[in-house]
Amino acid sequence: MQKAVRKQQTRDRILDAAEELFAQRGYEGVSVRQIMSQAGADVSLAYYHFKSKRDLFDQVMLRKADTLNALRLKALEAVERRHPDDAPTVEEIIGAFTHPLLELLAEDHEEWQRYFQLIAQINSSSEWGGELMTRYFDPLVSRFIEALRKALPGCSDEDLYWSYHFLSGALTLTFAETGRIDNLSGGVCRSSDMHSINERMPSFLAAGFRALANKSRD
Amino acid sequence: MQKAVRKQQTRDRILDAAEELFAQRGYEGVSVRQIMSQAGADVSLAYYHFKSKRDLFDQVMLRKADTLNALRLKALEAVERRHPDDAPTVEEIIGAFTHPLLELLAEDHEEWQRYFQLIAQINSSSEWGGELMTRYFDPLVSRFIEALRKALPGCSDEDLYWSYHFLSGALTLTFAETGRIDNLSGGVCRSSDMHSINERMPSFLAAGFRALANKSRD
DNA sequence: AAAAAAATTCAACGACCGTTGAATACTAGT
DNA sequence: ACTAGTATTCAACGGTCGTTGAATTTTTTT
Repeated sequence: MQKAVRKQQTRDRILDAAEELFAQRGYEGVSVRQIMSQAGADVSLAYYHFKSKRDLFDQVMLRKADTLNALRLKALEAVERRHPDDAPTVEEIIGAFTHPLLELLAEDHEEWQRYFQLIAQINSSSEWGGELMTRYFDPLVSRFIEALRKALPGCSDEDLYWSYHFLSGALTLTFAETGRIDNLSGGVCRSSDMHSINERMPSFLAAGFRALANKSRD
Repeated sequence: MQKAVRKQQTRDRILDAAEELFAQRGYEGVSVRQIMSQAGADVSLAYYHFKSKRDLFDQVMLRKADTLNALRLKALEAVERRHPDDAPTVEEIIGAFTHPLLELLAEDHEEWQRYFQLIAQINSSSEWGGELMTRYFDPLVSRFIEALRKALPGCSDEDLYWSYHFLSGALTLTFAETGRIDNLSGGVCRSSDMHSINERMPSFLAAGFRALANKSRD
């Protein structure tokens, strides 16, 4: 089966090129011709491997969603296994949500940063986000919220969902590494400084969760 | 000067149409022809009132940035005037950052939601965001961070900037009203429920700021 | 009412868009 | 070597893109 291997290689080259360009310029900002040029292949080959431009985009998103979801689930289960009797802390659960991102970035920064940029664009778009995010990420998110509910007894569902929503915004913007904080801070902070992020984000967000949970209980 | 009025009317109709379509489908997702069709005017008229498509987009952003910035500055100064001797609380400062958004949405929801969607898209794009956000919003943001520094004595600059960065992510996603939370929560929470947001966001974020500031002081 | 200026329309430019069908090169099993 | 099927290229379709210059209508000034 040499053929299938080669086909897979080309398919992946197309997906790589598409991922990079979509992340940089958005879905509408990139043409199939540009993608195939970067992939070093003929335009029409895109339509041999994929149904349409939209399908190509979906496959770009799908390819890495499974990897990410699996890693996150594993991290959450590991945390829960470490607490057979009591509930894990909020920090631990949020850590299980963010640490996989850091691991993947450590493995191949360029590759995964692109993907996170893509997610950030999808997530803050009213048109696209709904369907894609709901289909591929929300199921796992519900699992995390369940865990958070146990870690925050007495916290209302509303507070839980809003807290996660704030988390989601902070997280997607941060991991997209847009460089916004570099400009604003005049160089004091760097978007790519994952160590600083890892030190701060879980604490920041856990404190937020607890603040709403405490209000809930009144 | 009836003419100038009329010119302004047409210009504004074009800006309105552009704002709505750009917010819905992004810069590249909309053609000048579609904008002018929605504005009920000829295509080439766009190039009489604006230099280019890109210029049109910039003017859409600029038009409301001043209003928003002025309102936010006024709110911050009011808070500071209420504390002639001591420093305002973190909640009060964050409130001065978010309340103007709520006021504007209360005045004309459709109009301003569109604008916030636009900001959300810009903010999470690596290509565009840098220049536009830095030019039109960062100066005022620096002013707010200065106020926060006084409210959190001993907090390091790094923690301050990162905290604001998390705030920025949560805020832009929330006010873009993407509907993500509606799907995720199965109807328990609604994107457009500004009362719920106003009750929760400042508490959540202020707790985050304090968590990092307390760590700072060790 | 005539002239000047501003606002709007008309027609078109070359370039690129997403997509397709048929022709060709390559590889697999026989 | 022959065949079947897979992967890739070639050439083109109608349509839309951003943009422009000249003609025309509408308003302001004289």
